[in-house]
Amino acid sequence: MILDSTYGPGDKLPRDEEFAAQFGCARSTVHRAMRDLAESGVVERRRKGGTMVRRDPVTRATLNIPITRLEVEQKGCVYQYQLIRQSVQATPPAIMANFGLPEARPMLRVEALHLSDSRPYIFEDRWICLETVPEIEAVDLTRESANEWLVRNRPYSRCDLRLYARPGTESDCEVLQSKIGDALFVMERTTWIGEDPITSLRAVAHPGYQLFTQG
Amino acid sequence: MILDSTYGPGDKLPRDEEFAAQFGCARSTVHRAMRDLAESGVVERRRKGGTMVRRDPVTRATLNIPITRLEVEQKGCVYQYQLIRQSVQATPPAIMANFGLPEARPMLRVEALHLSDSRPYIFEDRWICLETVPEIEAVDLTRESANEWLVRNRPYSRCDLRLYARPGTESDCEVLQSKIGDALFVMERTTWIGEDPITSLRAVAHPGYQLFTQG
DNA sequence: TACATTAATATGTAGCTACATATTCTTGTC
DNA sequence: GACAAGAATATGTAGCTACATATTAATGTA
Repeated sequence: MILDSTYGPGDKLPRDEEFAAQFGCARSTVHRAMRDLAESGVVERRRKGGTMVRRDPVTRATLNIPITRLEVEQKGCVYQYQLIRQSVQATPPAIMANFGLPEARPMLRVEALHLSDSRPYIFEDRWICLETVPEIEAVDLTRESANEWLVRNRPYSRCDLRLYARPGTESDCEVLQSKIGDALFVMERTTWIGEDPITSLRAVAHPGYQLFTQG
Repeated sequence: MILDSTYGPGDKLPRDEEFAAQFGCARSTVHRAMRDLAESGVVERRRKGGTMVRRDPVTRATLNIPITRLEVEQKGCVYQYQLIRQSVQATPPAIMANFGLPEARPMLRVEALHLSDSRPYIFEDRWICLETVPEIEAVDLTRESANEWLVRNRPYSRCDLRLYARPGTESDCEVLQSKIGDALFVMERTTWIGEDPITSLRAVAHPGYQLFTQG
């Protein structure tokens, strides 16, 4: 009824019970449908206030970000991985800000390159909190990527995501075989378990990379 | 229990009924929880097959893309809008591909600029299908943006989204006051109502634009 | 009139039951 | 042993009831 404009933006919908009577179904069924509509951003519900078609509908899209290896393999390409650098450092201010940390902590910095059919795919610059994930120091990151190890061994309870475009720097060119000034797609991801920081990373994709939503 | 690694990737979880007995709650309650976990990409469920912690967890994030005016105003900035060009044209191949259309249709092309505090914010190049949305020809797009008019008057049932980075072209520079070669963040969005195409647009953001997930 | 208290109300959550549906497992036949 | 048919099973959906919760509306008192 919203799709055929029976109800438009700003309109108040009947109570769940009324819809139930109208459609000859149970209130729980209406409730479930309404819950889905509310989740997708089409309607807004408030206790006692009732249900309203959102006046300013939001395009709500779900991004699916798989492990990089799977992303490559799903395209039918051969995945490879190279560890570039690895060292223990104190948290730099930018990463502290991502985590919302008041003071620096010892972290493992891992720079690595994911390849697709032997061509640079994504370069990741990752910081891993050694207090939260001490075991990572014992992992051989030349064989298994930190991306994969963490995903398999460290569940997270919160994930922040930031997407933007950035011109390629000189160091990008070296690893991504891009040209200086190329427009690069960047994904920054920060995860926590409870209040404890796990990892914060900046993934820079090769020129031409695109991110889709699946619907 | 997944967070504290009682169950890890690849593990099979007990049946809903067992969990219900274990926690002293109803199966419906377990079912609801499981449904949420499945939706967020943590577990995978199959009828008769049972529930499994995903072997390759997916980072599933929800993007909230509001009307551009609201995005600007929510930052406490002044929103302005300029219509740049408007004309009826046949669908170009790229837009036909976005819609999956076999042949060209008459479309209204609208190029417009959204401003934040008098500075270019997002430039949008939009194609609107005149067969699906004939009323748009009568709308004064110098006053109301097509973005806003469509959102308020044309609900959609499907939305495809594509995100990438692109170096700024000469024409970008003119409208966005960017420099040639600047890395620009691009969002392409295509919507349908049922099988009928509504609009397909490329929104190019000013240099420095970032997209977040809210969690 | 101002303010605090109370009642009314629509949604939110949880429990129960019954049946549908999609797989898997078992069984039976050739 | 191969394959088809049927039984078993875990999740999916829908219905019912009861109560919780948040918010608005109404009421009462100073």
